[in-house]
Amino acid sequence: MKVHFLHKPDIKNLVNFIKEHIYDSVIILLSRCSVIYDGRAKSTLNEGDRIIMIKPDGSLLIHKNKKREPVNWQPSGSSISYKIENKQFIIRSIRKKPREVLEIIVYEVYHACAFKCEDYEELNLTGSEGDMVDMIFKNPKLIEEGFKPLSKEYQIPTGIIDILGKDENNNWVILELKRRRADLQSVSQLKRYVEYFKSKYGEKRVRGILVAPSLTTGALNLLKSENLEFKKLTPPKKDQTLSKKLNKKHNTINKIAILDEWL
Amino acid sequence: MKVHFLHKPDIKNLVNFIKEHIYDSVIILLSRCSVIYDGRAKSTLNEGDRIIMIKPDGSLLIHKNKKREPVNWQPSGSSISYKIENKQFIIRSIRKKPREVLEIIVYEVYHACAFKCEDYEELNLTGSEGDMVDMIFKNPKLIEEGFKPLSKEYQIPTGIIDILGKDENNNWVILELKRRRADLQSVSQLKRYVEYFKSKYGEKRVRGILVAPSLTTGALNLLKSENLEFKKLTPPKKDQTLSKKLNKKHNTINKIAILDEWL
DNA sequence: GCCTAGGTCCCGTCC
DNA sequence: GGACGGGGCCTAGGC
Repeated sequence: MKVHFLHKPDIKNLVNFIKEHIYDSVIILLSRCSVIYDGRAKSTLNEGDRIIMIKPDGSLLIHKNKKREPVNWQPSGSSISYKIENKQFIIRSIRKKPREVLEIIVYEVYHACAFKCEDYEELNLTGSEGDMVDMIFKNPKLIEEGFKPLSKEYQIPTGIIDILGKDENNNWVILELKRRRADLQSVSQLKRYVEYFKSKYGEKRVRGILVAPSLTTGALNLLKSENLEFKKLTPPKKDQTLSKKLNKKHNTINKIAILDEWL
Repeated sequence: MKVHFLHKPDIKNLVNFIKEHIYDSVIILLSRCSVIYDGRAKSTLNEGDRIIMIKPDGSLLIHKNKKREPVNWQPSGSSISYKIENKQFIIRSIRKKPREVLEIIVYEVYHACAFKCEDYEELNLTGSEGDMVDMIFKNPKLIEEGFKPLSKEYQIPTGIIDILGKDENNNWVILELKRRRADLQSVSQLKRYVEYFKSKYGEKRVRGILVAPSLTTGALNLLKSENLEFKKLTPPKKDQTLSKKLNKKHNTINKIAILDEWL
């Protein structure tokens, strides 16, 4: 069975339910709870309705009714325990390194589900910085005529250079790539790499180019004053399609046809 | 009613269910689906079991059975629509700025819940950078004897200085605060501010201090070579307790007492 | 384990 | 709306 659920469970059934499904299914509790966290920081959250999600890998999310971000959480690798204390149901998640403890005081569970979430597919994403790197190596003159990329992720003491190359006059060229609008931080990053290279090879023989679809105003000003360069380039999106071994069997959804329009 | 749910719904009931609860409740679908996203980047995700969460503020999350992060998402402010197309149930979320479209092809819904998630409490968090700022303003000699903080979040063309002050010799002192171990980026940030101030007030009259609980090795090396300083300081955690207007009424959970030990 | 940097980062805040 | 930087950032990839 893919899904088990309890509606308005009492504590005994809830405990058994969690015991049975934890580390095997994703458990979701629609609950009224409060939360205490202590670790890298420390927080409290008073009583309210929230969604608790516990995944088999130990990650834990507590969601409010707004925002993409969980209000409290624990990353994967954390370990779950739970008990009754002073007549309250408490879920505790502990992360070892760094030491972080999250406690959920659960006052009421309106609904609980456990989902044996079988997923063998990974996200296929394009338009990231890596795609820019590939594009530049395949077609270096996107940067400029005569540019020769030499290595990617080139490590120096002050960081990791996205692309290191040479121009047609044999100057070192350091590229810092950004998939989105570059900001002050991006310029500082490029400058850090360029300064190390200049200290090694001399002022005149090192250039730094920020490669991005656009620049913030502050970044542009700083770039100019530091004699760094900008090359406008947008990360490429490769063509993608969903594999079409799909929609074959037991699509319980396809039972009734409705108007083919957005609701 | 706090929670409505459907178990193994057919499409007609599912559509009505969503129509009824969207923008009012958090909707959770335990489903088999695939996902297409196109916006700042572009992605596909082939068929598999996932948890879909749609919040009243328009945020949308698609979770796999692992990790804290959703595999696909849309932030709050996005708008939801849905339809049947080629006998498939499709949920579409559109974000206006930047333009981003997310489409979920839903093959099967094992379980659906709608949760009228009432929450009037906000997270109360301590141990953040702001707490360090407060601490330093209250007790400036935590930085050094004679330090006088003058302003916080002081804006200059190359960014925003956490704390600007003067030392006992009337030198400008620029503090860059980090609540956690400071890295290369932190040093570059501080350097960027210091260089602007030096260009304005002269080399000898500006100091830069990185204030953090610790430093990465690379950051330490860079800091030294740039003649910047480090002051070890850990963000303070204020005392906090949950407000105790709690555990009064209708705690359906407290029906059976179990052993008071962690399970 | 530490270090480094990317991210569809999200998010708040201030201009 | 752009800009800037924090975050309990998370996560991946090297070493």
